[in-house]
Amino acid sequence: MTSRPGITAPGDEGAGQAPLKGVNRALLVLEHIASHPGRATAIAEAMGLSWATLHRTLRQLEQGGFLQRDPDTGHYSIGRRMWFIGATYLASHNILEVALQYLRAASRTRGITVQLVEKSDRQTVVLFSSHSDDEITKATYGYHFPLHAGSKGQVLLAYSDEAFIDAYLEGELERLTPLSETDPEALRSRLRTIREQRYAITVADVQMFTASMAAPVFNRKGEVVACVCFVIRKSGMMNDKRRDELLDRLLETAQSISLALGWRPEAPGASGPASR
Amino acid sequence: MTSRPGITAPGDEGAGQAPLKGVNRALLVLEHIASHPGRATAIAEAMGLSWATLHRTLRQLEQGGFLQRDPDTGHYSIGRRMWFIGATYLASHNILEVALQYLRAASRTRGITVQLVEKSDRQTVVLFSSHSDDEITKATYGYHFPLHAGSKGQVLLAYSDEAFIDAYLEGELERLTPLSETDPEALRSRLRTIREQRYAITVADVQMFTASMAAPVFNRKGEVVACVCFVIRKSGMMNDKRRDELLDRLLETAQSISLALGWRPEAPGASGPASR
DNA sequence: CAAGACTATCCGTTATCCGGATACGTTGTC
DNA sequence: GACAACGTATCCGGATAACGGATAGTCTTG
Repeated sequence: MTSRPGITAPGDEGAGQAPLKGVNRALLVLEHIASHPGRATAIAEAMGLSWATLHRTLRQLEQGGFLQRDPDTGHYSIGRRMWFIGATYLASHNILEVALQYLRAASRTRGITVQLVEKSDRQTVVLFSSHSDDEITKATYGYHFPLHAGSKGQVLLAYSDEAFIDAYLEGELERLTPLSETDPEALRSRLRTIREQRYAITVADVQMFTASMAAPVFNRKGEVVACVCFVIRKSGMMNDKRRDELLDRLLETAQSISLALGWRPEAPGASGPASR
Repeated sequence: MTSRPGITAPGDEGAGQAPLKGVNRALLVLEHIASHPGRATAIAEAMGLSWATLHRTLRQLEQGGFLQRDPDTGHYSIGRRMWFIGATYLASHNILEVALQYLRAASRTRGITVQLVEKSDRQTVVLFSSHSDDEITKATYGYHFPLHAGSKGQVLLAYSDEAFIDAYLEGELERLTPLSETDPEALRSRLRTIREQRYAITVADVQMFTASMAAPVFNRKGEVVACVCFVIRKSGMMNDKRRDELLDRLLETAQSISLALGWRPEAPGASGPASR
């Protein structure tokens, strides 16, 4: 009755959650390990948890198969059961379901990897990935990249709301390759360009030997719910003709999906910044 | 005060977990929703939880993005963040990494879907799925099937240890299609056959229009760590010649992966079950 | 429009969790 | 080979945070 704890976060940082402290911690631990697998002590330090507490959590999670641990090195990584659970996200994903046929059609194009990508917090997450013949990206699922690098991230960031972009750009911007752009102002300008032209192209700013292009997918309400991304060899982007062909294919694919989701292009009469 | 609760499970059923009750519950809820998405009350009833407790848990998980909820129907399903976390399981999966090239090679075969499959508790879980041209299985990831149906499940079950098989067959055996085998004794006999011939073929016992064949993948120690599975149209299995061709391809693929994992065929001279 | 079902929140009791300290095992170094 | 350092496992009492019955609010259904 005197002071009500946690009912509204008195501070502001982070997300104030009073209840289910243990549960929250456990899930944060899982998420941390997803991005940074490693030793127990490293995790404890990185997360600012007391060793005893963390140990209990890890033990419990490992016992349940949510984490796994290399018995030799002691490194923790995500366990099979998390994959079991997480994979069902795709099964109930209506956008993916609608998009599948268009993505598959696009993936018949030679030499590209086609992806459908969402934003999860400050990172990109791949929902679908397919290539016709030779592989380009080594692994398809499970590798998450930040939003400021790569065409897919930049598209998703470009269409985020103002406040999110500001907050994002104030955070640490990792440099994945020497060609990654990490200057906030330069990124802001790039995001503007992306919004104008409705696609993004980046070269070697995520991995040295790849380039990619991405375009937004809109839903009925005009919100960006995902993006389509083509990943190709860096050299493929040098050829202007091929690049333009791929770009056409990309925009067509993204727009087909948007239309299938109920999106309609802006009114044709009005001038606006719109297309055509 | 006298009796110490939980330090050792006085009963025997289930897995006795004294600590981190809340965490465990939360994860069980997630797993339940993964298999049975639905309304809050349905979940509470199915899991035998008091409404208040469950509600707290669900709220917390949804707020964190681990669950998502259809605002209209109130149905809960797995959230993006679980996919984000779960997908990294693949990134740290050495068997998958080794197997990828062989699976991709196999997937060039016309008209089949190639899968790498693991066992997770009482269900199969697909780690990789790829097809060359026309799609056969509608969705690839996120649909989990029980072990007693489908060639992949039966292979994984056949190579489980005795105690597990007994326990499994005593549980409820769901009938997915009219052709699913659900008689424990018949299944036992089938598992024996599978162990002898080292592969399984099933027709229309998971989905009406598909058939499949699967073969085990062994690791260095001779344990079965996964299986390779080809899914084809039911009609494809009728053609004896094609079936034998596919079977050859399947066994070759599975064996190649086993060899790459360090497995060696049993000594040619000796007959006995032991190696060396 | 009322009945019913589902959902959200409150509150006191009590069981559960936190984290300092301690003991054990393993790796690396002199 | 012995010591040191690091990482890992476990114990235990005090204090906090969770449980779940009950109640109120909201949405669907007849």
